[in-house]
Amino acid sequence: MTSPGAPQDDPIVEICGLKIDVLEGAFSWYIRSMDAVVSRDLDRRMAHLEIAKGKGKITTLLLVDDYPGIRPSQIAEVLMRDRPATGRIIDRMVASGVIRREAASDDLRAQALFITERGHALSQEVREIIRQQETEFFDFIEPEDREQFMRMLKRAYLKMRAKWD
Amino acid sequence: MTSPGAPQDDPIVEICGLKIDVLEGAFSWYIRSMDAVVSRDLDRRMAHLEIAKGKGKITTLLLVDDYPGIRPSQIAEVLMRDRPATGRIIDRMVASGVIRREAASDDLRAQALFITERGHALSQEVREIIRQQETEFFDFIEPEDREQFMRMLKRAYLKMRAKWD
DNA sequence: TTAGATAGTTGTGAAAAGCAATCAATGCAC
DNA sequence: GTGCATTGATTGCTTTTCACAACTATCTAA
Repeated sequence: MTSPGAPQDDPIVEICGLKIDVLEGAFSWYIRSMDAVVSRDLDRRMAHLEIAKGKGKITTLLLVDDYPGIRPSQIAEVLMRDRPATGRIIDRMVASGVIRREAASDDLRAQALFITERGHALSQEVREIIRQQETEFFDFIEPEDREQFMRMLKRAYLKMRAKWD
Repeated sequence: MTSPGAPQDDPIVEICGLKIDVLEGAFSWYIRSMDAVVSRDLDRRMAHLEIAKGKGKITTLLLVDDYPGIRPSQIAEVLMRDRPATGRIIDRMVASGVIRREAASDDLRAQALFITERGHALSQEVREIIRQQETEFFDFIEPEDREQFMRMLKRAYLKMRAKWD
């Protein structure tokens, strides 16, 4: 980042005296490692909430909050999980009373999910925590670079998702 | 990416008719989602190998291959896992005969890990698969942008790791 | 020599993640 | 309409992850 032509800011990745650069200078390794760090940080920030731990629950909560009547299969699509996994996430969230299940009016097989009052309050807290993480945790990205970084992330995400489908 | 000043390539992330942009335009969400896609792709590519599945084993194998005599605690440091988790990964790899455990000569508490012949052959295969994934899976990154993308990933990784330690 | 730090193991528990099988409702072909 | 493939969701099962707590053995430094 910073200025794209700067050749001097090529970092050497070394941990514990081990040059892991030599080992696997692979995109995948960095993405996977960053995921671990980000997820842990987010888990800690959410530790006091009933929704803590696990990648699926947060997205599910916010999706139901934004799209009343959304179906489990749509959530599964966004989460890139199979329906059993998604169903179990929903089970737990219904049990803890943050979302509510109804039979879809137009398709008796399907369900329509709705946020509860408690769930909506929770989602507000979650959004605030995410905002905080954005500013605090990613403060190493210069404000003027954020937009570009985000654009790049989105593009990469879309391209990669396309490969998966 | 491409040219950094291009404002028109701002993608709208929409899945299943759901604009997830509005929902959570958060770095963490994209990183976590990309991790899922990359990991799955890698799992599939490695499916025929005994080391398939799980993020820790591949890194462990390559580390032991590159650093004969490396200790479990060092691997734990790189993996950002606790020692029990790392120990169990090593257990399984020793059991399947790809690495070998010895008592460290200078410290009787510690272990020294070495690659076996089979393990080295395996690591060669793994490296080839990673190389393939680099070129095939990340083909959406223009060759001239790769270096910059990688530099950015490394910087982000290092900064984020620093926050964790 | 005793205290505390370090290296690793074992036990436990919660959760993630994928697969196969099942069931009910839907929609299409004929 | 009847039959059949498809879709939406659930249940059961297995494997793996991942963190915490408790423990033993060894090393180091006061």
